[in-house]
Amino acid sequence: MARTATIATKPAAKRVVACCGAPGDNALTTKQAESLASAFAALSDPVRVRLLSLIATCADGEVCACNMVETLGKSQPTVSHHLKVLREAGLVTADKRGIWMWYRAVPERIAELRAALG
Amino acid sequence: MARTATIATKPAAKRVVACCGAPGDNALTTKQAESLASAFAALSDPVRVRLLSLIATCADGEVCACNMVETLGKSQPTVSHHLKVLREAGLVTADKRGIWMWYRAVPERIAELRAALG
DNA sequence: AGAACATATTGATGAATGTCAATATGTTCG
DNA sequence: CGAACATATTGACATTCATCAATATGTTCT
Repeated sequence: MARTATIATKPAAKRVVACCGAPGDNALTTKQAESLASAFAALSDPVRVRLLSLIATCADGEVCACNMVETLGKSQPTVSHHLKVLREAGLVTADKRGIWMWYRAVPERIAELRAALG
Repeated sequence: MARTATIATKPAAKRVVACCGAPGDNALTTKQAESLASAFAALSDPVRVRLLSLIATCADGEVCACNMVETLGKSQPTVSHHLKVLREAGLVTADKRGIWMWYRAVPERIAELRAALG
């Protein structure tokens, strides 16, 4: 229990100085924190950070999966797995056209994270 | 290997349409991705997101650890562990004054993450 | 010095994660 | 239909992680 600011009352005065008051109430709720944490978790792996970077900064706004396997030096199943994590976190969307899978960033979700950081 | 944009050349034309060209070169390097990923990893747990929120939004710019244990409903060792992770990620700094440990956010590091998100 | 206290560390345990080989699914071309 | 191909899924394994009880460290007060 944190000390309150109350000064020594009756019998045995324990500690006179409080460490601090109550924390601000503008902090995040548990729900908000969970949503943010799950998105940040999707970015907690270097491969996924590079994937999102690749997708978000490409010229045409979308990238085909085949290029990513080539670029990252990881096996195809591994890249596929990471892309799924990014999708489930809402950071990218996928769209199959013919044989190929095209990935796009989701700016709104990314903006959420940016907003949470300041 | 990703298909190039070259159209059917000589003998047995394999596939005429390429999936896409080379990925943009403005993506992150491996080193950059690793640094970002380690910071995001520090935010991949709801408890740590709430901790940073608590620290970054408090009125006086610093929060005493005792308040956080009280607020989060986790054991003291658990909170201490999470604060250590945030410190090692460079997102907060700690400063012992007397018995109490005061935590502050590191705006520069947080800004790094925000910048990486667009 | 000794008691009371705030925080950190250690050790243990169950859960989650990254990786790849093997295989499956679904698409296009001949 | 059958071959070739891009991507996804499954299964297995080693590693990392969140959590707490117990204990240690270091500080302040008497």
